Amino acid sequence: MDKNSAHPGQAALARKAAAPRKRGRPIADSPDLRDSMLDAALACFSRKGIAATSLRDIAAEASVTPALLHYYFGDKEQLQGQVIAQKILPVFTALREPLVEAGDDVAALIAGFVSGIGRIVAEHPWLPALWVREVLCEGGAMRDLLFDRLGPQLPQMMAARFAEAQAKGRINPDLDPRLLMVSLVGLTLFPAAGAPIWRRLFNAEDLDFDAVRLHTLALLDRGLELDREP
Amino acid sequence: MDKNSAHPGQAALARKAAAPRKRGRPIADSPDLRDSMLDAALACFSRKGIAATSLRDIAAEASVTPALLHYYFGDKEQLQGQVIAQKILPVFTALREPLVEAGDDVAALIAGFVSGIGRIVAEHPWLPALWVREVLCEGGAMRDLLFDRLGPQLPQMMAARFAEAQAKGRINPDLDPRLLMVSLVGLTLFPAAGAPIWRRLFNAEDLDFDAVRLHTLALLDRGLELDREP
DNA sequence: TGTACATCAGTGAACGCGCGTTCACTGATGTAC
DNA sequence: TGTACATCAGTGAACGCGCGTTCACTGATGTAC
Repeated sequence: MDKNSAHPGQAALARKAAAPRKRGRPIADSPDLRDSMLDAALACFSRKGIAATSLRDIAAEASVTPALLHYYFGDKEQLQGQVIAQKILPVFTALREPLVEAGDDVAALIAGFVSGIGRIVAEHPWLPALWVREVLCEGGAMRDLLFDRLGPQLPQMMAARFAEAQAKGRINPDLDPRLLMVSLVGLTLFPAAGAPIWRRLFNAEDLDFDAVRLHTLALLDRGLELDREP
Repeated sequence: MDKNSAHPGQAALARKAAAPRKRGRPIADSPDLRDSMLDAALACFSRKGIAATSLRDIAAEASVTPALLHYYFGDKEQLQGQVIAQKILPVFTALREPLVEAGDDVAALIAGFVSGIGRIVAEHPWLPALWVREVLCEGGAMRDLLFDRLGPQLPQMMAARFAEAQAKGRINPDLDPRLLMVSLVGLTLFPAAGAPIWRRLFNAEDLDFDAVRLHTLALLDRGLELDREP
């Protein structure tokens, strides 16, 4: 194995793209097999956490040998990178696009964020647990991703719009625009991640995604509405 | 090592309590050393997570040998149990007591919870990260603790008081009492756990514990107060 | 068309490493005389 | 008081195990003739 090709799989792919080979069995370049290994890795990662998942776990999930994983992806770190880039990142970026269209309509922005998180979680039930372990946990494997790729796009854009709306007197002046972004995540992604806990704690199987959405929007809209004359 | 004494340290302690020994060096029974090992374990647990912490890590942190940890605590599982019972549980139970006194004053209950979480986090900065990893994460080592010990006492008591107040028309009728408990945690413990993230994301070193508390109480009290005439 | 072979996708078995745990042993210390 | 010794707190070195990774090898397959 030479210095410029990290592993046989990559070397074979590079060869197919460039060199005019003459004889012999062609490279597999089987996207189905590669994709099924990525899916197996994602399943293991969201079930046990990235750090706690062994290559033997992933290999068993995908019904291949650990050596094949090394053959296709090089090492554990590069496999992680491929799962994140090809399977996880697209889900997060899909959240952003509908929100950009909200423009300076803060009510639409917030309702869109709450509904968007609900939609994403319904479509990808593995996401909240993975987000807790790999982004929220210190030392999580996806934390840098938040700062480098997701952070500047979504949270900072939304916080900036909140600040703008507040300057125009359209939002409760006692709130902090940055903390409002934190509160929004705490009222949407956190309850989704903690759902297995509070459903069991409160015997709350009756509360579906829509009930959570309505509760959250009511709290954001008017707050507790506590009776002030006892 | 016989069946009834899990390890030498426990055997020695049991012997001191019961048997009338005649000659020889007495058992150490040194609570300082034992406590310093528990503190070292807690430091490692909150820094790296319980599962990712090795006995060699804890031994190095406490400046002892791994064999001594086994001598005092038996095995890794029992050491975990001692750290949780003697170092972590007391911190959570200290949150409960002031809240019981609030009686049926829901405003005091909520303000007390928000302030109580702030106080606990200020006194024990290691707690939010540990809570995320060991309670919120699936497979976390302290999850059973929540269901068995903390859950019935704090969250269920508070949810019951919210339901009661709502029945009397003292709380926004569009909220769900159980989800309100979830929202409260999402607006307090979650922002504390995510503080390293949002402080760096928003360059928000200026937002201290008090600023977070005031923002949270303002959001809970009145919500966003969005201007409805555009 | 049929055959020999060059090529590489994929594998079985083993590597060194750090893990939790074990145990024969050391030496400090209180007791008995 | 001084001494011999019984006792146990604490240790160094090694155990088996699963980890990520490696590599010589196999055999299926397309190509050249």
